[in-house]
Amino acid sequence: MKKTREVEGQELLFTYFNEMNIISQLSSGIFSKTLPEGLTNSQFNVLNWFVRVDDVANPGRLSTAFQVTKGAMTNTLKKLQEKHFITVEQDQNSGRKKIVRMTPQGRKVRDQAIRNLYPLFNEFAGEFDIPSIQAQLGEVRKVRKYLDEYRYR
Amino acid sequence: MKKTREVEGQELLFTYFNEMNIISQLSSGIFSKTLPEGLTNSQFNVLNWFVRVDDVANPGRLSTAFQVTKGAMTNTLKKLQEKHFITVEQDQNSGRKKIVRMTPQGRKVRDQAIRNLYPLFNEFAGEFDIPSIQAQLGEVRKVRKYLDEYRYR
DNA sequence: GCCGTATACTTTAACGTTAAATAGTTTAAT
DNA sequence: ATTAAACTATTTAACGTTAAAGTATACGGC
Repeated sequence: MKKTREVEGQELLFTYFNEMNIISQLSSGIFSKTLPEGLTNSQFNVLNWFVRVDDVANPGRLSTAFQVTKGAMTNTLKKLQEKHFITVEQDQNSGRKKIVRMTPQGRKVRDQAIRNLYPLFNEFAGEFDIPSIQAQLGEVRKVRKYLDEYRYR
Repeated sequence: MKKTREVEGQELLFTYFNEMNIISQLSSGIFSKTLPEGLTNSQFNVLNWFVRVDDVANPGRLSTAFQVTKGAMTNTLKKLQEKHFITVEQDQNSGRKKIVRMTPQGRKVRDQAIRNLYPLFNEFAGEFDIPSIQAQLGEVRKVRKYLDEYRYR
């Protein structure tokens, strides 16, 4: 019976996204407690981006990379700049762009943050073997991509 | 080589939790746009709780159910009360407890919210068949439970 | 009965986010 | 050259959250 199928799916999907919310909330809370120098998750993510993706950035590129508004990124970058973990300079080729780089101090604190995360992740890896998480990640990524496209409609 | 294994796991887990964050953020954003009467996700979740779990609640029970602070729940309930979607009364058996119930208007607006969510979920279900999501949900739930316990240590 | 502790909820300040308004720059058309 | 539209970044107000302090009630030991 179609109606019942739909209702079941409804409930399931609802629970599914709810679990995602809770995981996001809990993991963010746990992570942020391990971060050094009063770094927030957002701030750490920006620093880590410089190691994982590129060594140069603009505010706009970062805001789309992390799916936050430009205003939020402006704020995050300001905090990082105050702590001297990044530098922000005018792009010589364009008056409306800015160039963001990580400083050696930024790199240092990022590395420390990663080290602090190590035992956390190792403990987790002991509980949930990696291949299983990898398989999950594939599925989760599909969902994320779907939602990512969905919202522009 | 153990070290490399760990580093790979580190990167993987990092990405995994990052995807969770983005899904949480995107799905919350998409959901909230379908909600009627200026309802927020938190407010809707409380109304929906009354249908899914029980028809009577206390603020404390709700705050643990949704993993938010009591202050946050006080605020959410105040908003719902202003809109007359719930009633809040003193528990006659205990001066420090309050009893929260959903009003018929609350039930009505919750049902409307569910109806608005229907096409969204059906479209999603067309893309990602339900049994696959159900399998995923099982794994995701384990992770959530792990994190849930982790933080009390 | 009284005191200390635990419980239930509320209030407050601080924080990070969003959305919208603003300011300035670049690009393309004419 | 001028103008309109697009683009990049910042500022502002509003919002929901957390953490901590505060208020009030309940309970157990003495």
